[in-house]
Amino acid sequence: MKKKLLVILGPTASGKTALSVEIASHLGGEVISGDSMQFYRGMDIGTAKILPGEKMAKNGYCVPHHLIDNLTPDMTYSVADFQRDADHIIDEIISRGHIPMIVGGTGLYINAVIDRDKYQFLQEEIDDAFRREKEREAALYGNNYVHRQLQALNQTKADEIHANNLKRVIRALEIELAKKQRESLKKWGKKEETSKSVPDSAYDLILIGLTMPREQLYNRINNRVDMMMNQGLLAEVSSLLAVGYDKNLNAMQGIGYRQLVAYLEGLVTLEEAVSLIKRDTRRFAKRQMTWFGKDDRIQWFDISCYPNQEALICAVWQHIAGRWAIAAR
RNA sequence: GGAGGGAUUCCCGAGUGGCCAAAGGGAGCAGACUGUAAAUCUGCCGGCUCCGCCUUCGAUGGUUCGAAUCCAUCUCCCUCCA
Repeated sequence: MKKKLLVILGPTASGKTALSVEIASHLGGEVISGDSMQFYRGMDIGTAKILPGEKMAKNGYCVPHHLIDNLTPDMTYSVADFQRDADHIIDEIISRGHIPMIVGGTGLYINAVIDRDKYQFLQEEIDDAFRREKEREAALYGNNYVHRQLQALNQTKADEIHANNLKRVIRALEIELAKKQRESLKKWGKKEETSKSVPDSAYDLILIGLTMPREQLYNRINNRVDMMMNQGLLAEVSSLLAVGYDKNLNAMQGIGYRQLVAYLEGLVTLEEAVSLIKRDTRRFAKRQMTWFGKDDRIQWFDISCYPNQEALICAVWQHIAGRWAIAAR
C-alpha cells in the first residue's frame, strides 16, 4: 500500500498555514514545512512562520511541525538536504500512525520529495572552490566563456540553460564533470560509488493548491507586508545583523530581509524598502504560480469562491476524505 | 490681470521637422527551473488580417513632400509679477 502524503501548496500569502492546521486536525496529520526560508531560526516575522499558538486547531489538536527552525541563518541547506530530511520525517510520521503533510510554497523542494525518482541528486559534495573559480572566469571573460565549457561537455544541456544564468551553468558543469570522473573510475576498474538506493517514492498523493484572483492575492501580499512591519520586521532584521549574521548569507537574501538590510545600510529609504518588499513578494508569488501551474495533479481551491474560512476548510476536507475514503477524527 | 514654464504611450521621463510606435527607467504580463530556489535567469510590453498596415505624443486648425517636434487658437497645470 502506498504511503499517504498530503501536500498543501500555493503562492505566498494564500492562506496555507491556517488551512493546514485545521486539515491536520481532522486528519491526524503532522506538517513538514515546504518552505525554504522557514528553516531558519530567528527569522519569524519575515517568513510568516507559524506561531506556537497557531499550531492549535479549533478542536484542541496541536499540530506537530517539522523542518521549521531546524537551522541557524548561517547554515547552508539545499534541495538535496531537504529531500533527505523530509523523507526521513515522513517515515517517522507514518510510523507514529499519523499522516504526513507538506505545506509550503517552494516548488522545487516539494517536487523533490513527491517526485523522488525525477529528482535524484549526485552524491558528490559541492566544491565551493570550483564555483568560485567559474564565477571568476565569468567575471573576467564573460558568461559565454563558461557557457561554452558546458557546450563542449553537453550540448543539449547547454542549449537548455541561458548563458546568463551563471548559477545554473556552473551547476550543470559540476554535474557533467562528476559524470565524466565517474566514467573514468569505471575504466580503471574501480567500483563505482553505490548510489543511494532510491526508496519507493510513489506516494498516495493529494495535492491541494490554494489560489485566488491575482488582484486579491496582491492586496493580501501588500497588507501582509505592512503587518510584518508593524510586528517588528525591522527589529528582527537588525537583531540578526547584530548577532553577527552576514548580509550575504543565503538566509539574509530572503524577501523582507535583504531590502531592510539595504535600508539599514542607508541605500534606500524605509518607504522604498517596504515597497520593494511588496513588489518582490508579488513577483515571487507569480513565479510560484508559474511553477505550480504546470502540475495538473493539483486540485485547486480558489478561496474567493468561499464565503468564509470554514467553508473552504469544509470543501478541502471533503475532497480529501473522498479521495482517501476516510472520516474526520 | 501680466510674464514665463509645461502637457509624450499604465507611471516617471527623453525626444525639438524625416532614421519615432517614439530612448531610458519603473510597474505589469508571460515563461524557464534537477544541490544557494523568498534564489537565478529569459522573453513581451499601442493595435492588427504582423516582413505590412492602422491609431497614438492635451484639443482643434494650419505650414510642409513629411510634424511628437514649426505656427495659431483653445483647455488644464506650475512658477513669478501684480
